[in-house]
Amino acid sequence: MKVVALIEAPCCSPGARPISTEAAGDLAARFKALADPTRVAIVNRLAGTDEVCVCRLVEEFELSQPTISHHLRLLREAGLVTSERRGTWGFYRLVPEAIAGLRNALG
Amino acid sequence: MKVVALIEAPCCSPGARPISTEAAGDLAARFKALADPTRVAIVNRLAGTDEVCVCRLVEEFELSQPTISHHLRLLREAGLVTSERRGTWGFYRLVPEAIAGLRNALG
DNA sequence: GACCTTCATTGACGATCATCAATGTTACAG
DNA sequence: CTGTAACATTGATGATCGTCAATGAAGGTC
Repeated sequence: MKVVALIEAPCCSPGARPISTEAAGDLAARFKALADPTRVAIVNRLAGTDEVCVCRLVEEFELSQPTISHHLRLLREAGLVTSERRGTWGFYRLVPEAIAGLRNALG
Repeated sequence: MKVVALIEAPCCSPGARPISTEAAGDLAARFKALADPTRVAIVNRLAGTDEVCVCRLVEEFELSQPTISHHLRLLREAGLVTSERRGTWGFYRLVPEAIAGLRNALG
């Protein structure tokens, strides 16, 4: 697991400065986390509320619980969401700084 | 090939409204275009100049010409770049509105 | 203790992806 | 017309991905 800078220099809008190979790989890795419709929908869902229970995500999306868990893991590993366990339940939150970092990268 | 709205409603930052399944798939498709280090680097390269010749990209990246052509095709199909042929040479340009659309989607 | 619920992990499957060599296509030069 | 240069396309291969069923781990209830 790798820690990623949250503030990102623009890379992809006109006038952007050249970026390193490492930075390109770093960015691509986080864009890849959003490269699936289900994960975009999960992020969108989390963006609408403070936190959401995994059980609710499993309800709302017509996918198996392991599949939801899998997508959540990828989002978590990309630093876009955080998880917290309270008793039996698991709750996920958006990491606004991570989204902002990607936005900055785009311009 | 599908025409995609260039202006995007926020989807992934706090307070974003729920988006449709179609919109999620649409966004994911364009994020997928940026989900590869080479393609991020190409977009970054195009962002630094008005237009870039394919031959130059093949020179600069240590990849075969078909591979570069493949990545350019994906970027073009995602609407992130445009191509123009002048004689034997091919030139690619960034589509700033497409990048801006993605940025808007993120917040 | 035994049992149930919630979530994560594993293993397997077909599908998609990144890459390259080989080939096709188009434009220019002689 | 013959050759050459620039890109695109095709076909093949190994790697990664999305999905689910089965299983594991941990918390709560009785």
